[in-house]
Amino acid sequence: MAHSCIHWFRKGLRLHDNPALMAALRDCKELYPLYILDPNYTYGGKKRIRFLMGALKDLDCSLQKLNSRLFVVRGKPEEVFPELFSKWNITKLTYEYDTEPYGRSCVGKVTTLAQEHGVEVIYKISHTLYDIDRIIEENNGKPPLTYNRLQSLVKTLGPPKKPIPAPTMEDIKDVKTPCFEQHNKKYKIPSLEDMGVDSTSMEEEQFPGGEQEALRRLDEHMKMTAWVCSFEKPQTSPNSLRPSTTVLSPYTTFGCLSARTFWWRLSEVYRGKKHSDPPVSLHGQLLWREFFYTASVGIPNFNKMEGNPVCTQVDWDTNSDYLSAWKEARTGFPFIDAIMTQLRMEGWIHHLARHAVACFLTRGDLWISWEEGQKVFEEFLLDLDWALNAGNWQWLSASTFFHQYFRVYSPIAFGKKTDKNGDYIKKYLPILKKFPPNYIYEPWKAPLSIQQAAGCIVGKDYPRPIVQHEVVSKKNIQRMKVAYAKRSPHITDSPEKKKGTKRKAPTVVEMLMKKNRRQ
DNA sequence: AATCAGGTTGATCTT
DNA sequence: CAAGATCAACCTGAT
Repeated sequence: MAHSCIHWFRKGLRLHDNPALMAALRDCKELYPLYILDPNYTYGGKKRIRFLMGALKDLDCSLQKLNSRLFVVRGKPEEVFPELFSKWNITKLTYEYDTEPYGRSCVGKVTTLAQEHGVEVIYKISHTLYDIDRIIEENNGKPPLTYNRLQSLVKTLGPPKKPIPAPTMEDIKDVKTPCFEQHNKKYKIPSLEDMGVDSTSMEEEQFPGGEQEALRRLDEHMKMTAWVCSFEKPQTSPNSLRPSTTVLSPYTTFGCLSARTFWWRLSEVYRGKKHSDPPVSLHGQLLWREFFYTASVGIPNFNKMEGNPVCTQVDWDTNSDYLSAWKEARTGFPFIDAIMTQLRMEGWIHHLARHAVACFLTRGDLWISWEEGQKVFEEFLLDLDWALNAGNWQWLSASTFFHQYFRVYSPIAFGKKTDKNGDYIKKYLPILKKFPPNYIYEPWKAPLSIQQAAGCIVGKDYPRPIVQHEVVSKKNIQRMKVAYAKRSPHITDSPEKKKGTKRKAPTVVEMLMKKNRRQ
């Protein structure tokens, strides 16, 4: 039968490696590529909205080259779909699977509605390298809590699936997208002003959204064969003036770039050459993404401390003065304030810079809950990803995954390793640009004469440090020790085993099921 | 069951 | 200046 089909773009804002879109084109006479601007999913700040709008424009552009169009509708999916199902006589709905709790609840509602309208629903997994649920199954229903464990699990699953090419004119030759003159009025991509964003006050866009830009950026980096082969994340710099890493994260987050396409391009570059390995390699970075996605699916209340069974319960302070000083780059520690300024201005900071400011906010200095930091990153990050944001905040606050809480980043020493002169600080905090290198990481120690010569008096033109790092970090280590002492003992296996009863052996049927799933 | 090795990316001092 | 020891001492997963 010839279907009238909606392909629902959610993440996966691309044509390449889009198996759900390909499934839509099969036996299809009318195709409606749809994006829903969901008011409940307007997560993130204005830069992120600008990125999204760019990605939608690019998608519409690519669809036009295939004689199709993107339909953009504002509203809640569960309210939008019934009307569109009837209006367009829809018989099939395709979408890319999303592991986020909100995405899953949304899809649940929409699937029920589709059934009521007699609409066939097809989804495909293409946002992650693997089927995340399969990884958890392979680990007996529990998410791995270490990277090593994740690595051994994915080894048993084999390499990720190969990406599929974007649809061509040949794929779409029997398919029409009914577009009328009203299209530009009714289904157009809203302007930033329509979205409530005042774009006049915004900085220039450094990382424009969209699949074309994503693929261009991928090509640009994959050409640097030696750089790719020797890439080791811990060796890259958090405070270089230009990003020392690929900055492909905003593109994989929105699905402008397929993680599998990225993976296999890397494999091509590596082929026959000596190269770095996970966890530090670029392949390793994609596996970290997989690691946190798996954790986010397998751990309840993953973006919270309370009710999160693997998260250390810590008596974080409530301190709105400290929190706003951190958020607004007024801590008095130039390295921290420069990073927070870059984050606000550009929507991207290096991973290790995230480590420095996250440690500072939580266990290192300010003793504020990682959930507060998570919210600030939600507002500022272009590459905001629900699972990665929650997972990394837990990691850095030594709440989950990482437990060596006695390793504390110094807001003074850490940046010096890769930027002795403080050029990064001078770029983002120009008030400090005349400070000599030996004082730029701790300007409060500069004699008044030097402060005067630099045209910046600490306490007047730039804040004094809000805490004494050497003092509070020591105190905080002790507070972490107390929090850890209250943790319930590590359960090494099933609760039954803990109680002294034997774990049930798998039945033959269960073993066969597992074997079949592996094929 | 108890023990052990390893853990993407600390800081500081010594050799 | 690179490598190693020390600081204090965590947890997970493997054996």
